[in-house]
Amino acid sequence: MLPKDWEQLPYFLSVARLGTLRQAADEMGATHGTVKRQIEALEVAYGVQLFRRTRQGLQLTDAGHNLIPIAEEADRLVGAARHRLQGLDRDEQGAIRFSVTGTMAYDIIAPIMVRFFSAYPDIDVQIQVTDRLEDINKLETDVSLRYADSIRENVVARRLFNLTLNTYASQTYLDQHRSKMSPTGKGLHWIGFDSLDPKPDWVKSTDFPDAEVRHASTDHIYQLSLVRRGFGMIRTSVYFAHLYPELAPVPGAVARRERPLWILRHTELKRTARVRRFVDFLTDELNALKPLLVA
Amino acid sequence: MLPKDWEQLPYFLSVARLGTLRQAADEMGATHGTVKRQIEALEVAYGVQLFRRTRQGLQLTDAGHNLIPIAEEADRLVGAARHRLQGLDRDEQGAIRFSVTGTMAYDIIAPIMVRFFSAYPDIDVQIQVTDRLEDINKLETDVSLRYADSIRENVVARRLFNLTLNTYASQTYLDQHRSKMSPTGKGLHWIGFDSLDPKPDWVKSTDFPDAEVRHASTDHIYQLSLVRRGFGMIRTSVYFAHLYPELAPVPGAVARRERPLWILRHTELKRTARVRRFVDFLTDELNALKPLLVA
DNA sequence: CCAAATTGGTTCATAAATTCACCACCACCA
DNA sequence: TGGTGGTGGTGAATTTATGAACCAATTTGG
Repeated sequence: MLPKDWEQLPYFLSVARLGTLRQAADEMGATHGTVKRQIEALEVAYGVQLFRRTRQGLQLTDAGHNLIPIAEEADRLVGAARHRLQGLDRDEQGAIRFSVTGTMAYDIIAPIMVRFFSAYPDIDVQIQVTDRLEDINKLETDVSLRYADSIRENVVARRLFNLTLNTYASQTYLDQHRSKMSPTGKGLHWIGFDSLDPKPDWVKSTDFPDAEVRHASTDHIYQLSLVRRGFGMIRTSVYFAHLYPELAPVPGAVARRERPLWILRHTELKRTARVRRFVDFLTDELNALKPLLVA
Repeated sequence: MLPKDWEQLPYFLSVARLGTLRQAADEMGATHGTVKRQIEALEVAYGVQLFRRTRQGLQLTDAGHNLIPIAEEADRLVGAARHRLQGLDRDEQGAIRFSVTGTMAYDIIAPIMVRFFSAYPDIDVQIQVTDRLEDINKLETDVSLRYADSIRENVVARRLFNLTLNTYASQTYLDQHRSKMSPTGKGLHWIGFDSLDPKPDWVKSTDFPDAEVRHASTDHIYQLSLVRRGFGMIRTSVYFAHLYPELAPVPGAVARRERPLWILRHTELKRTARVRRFVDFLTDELNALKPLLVA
């Protein structure tokens, strides 16, 4: 028996915004009796009172106030879905919307964009830097850069080349831990991703399966910042080792070519000429960087 | 008459995940007839066929596939709401969840965290780097670092000090544009935020109201990357000028102390002792950086 | 090669949710 | 001071959606 609160959330939002059952009912195309029951059902489901009832209307409680941002974000998403699937957002012009992960944005894409802007001053590119919600972003952007084994979605995908990764730590970290480390990684520290599970599965398939996992973050640039400052080790592109001289490969680690880089073109967009010019430029620039990315 | 698709989306998700009406019905606690009608209603509402019906089940169409990421994200949000309001996430232990913007995370917070980890090896801090969705994050984190004029939410807020900002560009950019710039900024380029509006309001209140606005991104670190590579100018913390020697203040710009930095503690959490230790540490470290942040 | 267990589609008695009209209360204003 | 129009709350009548049984067709497994 799965969630039931979905259908009640828009009622909640409407009441929260308009302040009275009747106005909300009017907006929702229902009667105030219906709205009342929906709100009550939501309060029962959550076990918390969301509104204070007064003669002047319904006023949010603290608990209700906590729900607002989540509900509004969900509302935004559902609206985006509607908007998208009804094909209402096919604007013919405007900036090219380009989504890219933080990992690539700052040190790889930014300098490329500077060159692009001087080569094509009349084409504007709006960058969205995002790690999460990549797939959602797909719906809001024209082009995106992806690092993945394969592309499932139905898009025009241009495959570039496989990136080479290796395991790096700062020189100071290695100096401190060289004596007490084992060949399988005992005494060393990986920096984790989402979970705080002390031994996630991915550790076993690395070169250092016995290393400890500490301090999780999903943000790769942040992980890299920690490593550069002397905390733990991370598997990352060899490009960053070129960029940051304080990084050194961990002894015993092996550089391997892993997943490829993709340029994805979404939507059946009209502004094809400009997008194609941008994608071509991007492809050329990334291919020029290839020696540093696969070395 | 507002949205009706809310209640249908979980049915859609369930069918998409499980592949058949009956399995979805089982998961949703309904019958396959009901699920069928919900899916049909959604398809009518959107005017698009979401599934291809086969004898082996329902298979996503391209349009349906587009809807998946949005629906899943909305599902995640609704789940978070439930989880939160039911008070199920008051775990007494586990990592301290700390949210911070990308602007601060990489160059300011990361080195602080490295010192914190060595000072308190038994306290784990899980960082969430996020610019958008700050308010949502509020519900999922224990502590967050914020840069804002005032704090509206009902949280324990510790105010640190006002940051000093100035307008910077790369030295090469300044050399190229020095001849053709006017004191009011004509001939120079701001890097914009969300909108591509050629003359947003905020430009008028800067030191260079006549500068052009080009190439928007909401990501401050990406903006900074552009500027460091020689494209345009940006108003940012004086700290980054210390950090990146290629940045130089734009002639005619004035350094000003602007909004303050806040450390926010959310939720009525039990793990108060550890959180307090972390907040105190963070406060001390940031105060130690104060000379570089307000100089 | 055929029975068993799938699948989506259909129907209709029944259960559930909605509407509607009315109530008590309060604020505002002539 | 007595309407007037607003509020939330309530219960019976009505509309709506649901569930269960059945169907045709296909796949699966012995």
